[in-house]
Amino acid sequence: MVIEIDFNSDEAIYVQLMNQIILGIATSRLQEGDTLPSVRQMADNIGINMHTVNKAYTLLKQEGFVSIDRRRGAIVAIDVDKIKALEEMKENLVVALAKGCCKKVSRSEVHQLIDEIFDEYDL
Amino acid sequence: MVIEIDFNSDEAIYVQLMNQIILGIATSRLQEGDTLPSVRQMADNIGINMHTVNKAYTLLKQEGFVSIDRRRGAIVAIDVDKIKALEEMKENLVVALAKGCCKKVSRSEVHQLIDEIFDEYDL
DNA sequence: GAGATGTGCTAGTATATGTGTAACACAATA
DNA sequence: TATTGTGTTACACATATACTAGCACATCTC
Repeated sequence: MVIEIDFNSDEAIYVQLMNQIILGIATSRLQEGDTLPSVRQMADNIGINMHTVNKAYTLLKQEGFVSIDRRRGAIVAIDVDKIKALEEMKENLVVALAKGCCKKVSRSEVHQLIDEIFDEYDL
Repeated sequence: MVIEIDFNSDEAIYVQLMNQIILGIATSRLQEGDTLPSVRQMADNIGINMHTVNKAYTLLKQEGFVSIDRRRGAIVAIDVDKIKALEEMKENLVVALAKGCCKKVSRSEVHQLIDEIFDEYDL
């Protein structure tokens, strides 16, 4: 799986890396049981520091997207906690929807947008 | 309108302030034409520095939620740019939905969540 | 044993954030 | 005219975060 980092972005590198991996899982380019490159390999591929990759992996582990095995490295392993996932999603959506609502984005337009995005995830 | 800041939050104070004002507009507690407290007043009320408030106001102006009049201060004034609003919303949703998708949150559950949130906005 | 791995540690630089003080130009008002 | 309140700008300072760098260690694979 190809990782692309925008070094001019205002988003931290480790956040970009986390998001790309999460997107990879959502779009099935990464599947349960797949292994991620080692922190050193990934760091070399992207051209960043090992510790930055390690930070991303560690956070992904804490958030339940991968598990880390000293023998095999980082493995995609989803820890499904739906209640927590819904809560976290709501926190994100509250502000995002408020912004849209101020800009007169209608409820149906949001639903349509959700469908567009979801079409690329579950197929 | 009461502003509440969580000083222990990992979110920057000026971001919290921006979000609360945006939420205020979305829930109609703030309406088009309403004036916000001056940067010094708001700073005193919350117990933070003037510059932090000024940063929030300036960003809110850049994002088209208020306009700033030297005589009257900050005034709620929505600059409706729906296309831009939809693009920004999509960027936010892509990652948020990917996380949920990984955690097996279904499409219908997301739609339901959207409705819940929207019910508090447009009434 | 040799090599690769995750992990922990220290240290440095750069940027973001928040505070503090001060000054400026402008508008409203006494 | 003088005062007050406004947004704006500038500078300095402290703290936290992000990223890099190098080193060391225990573990695992070959």
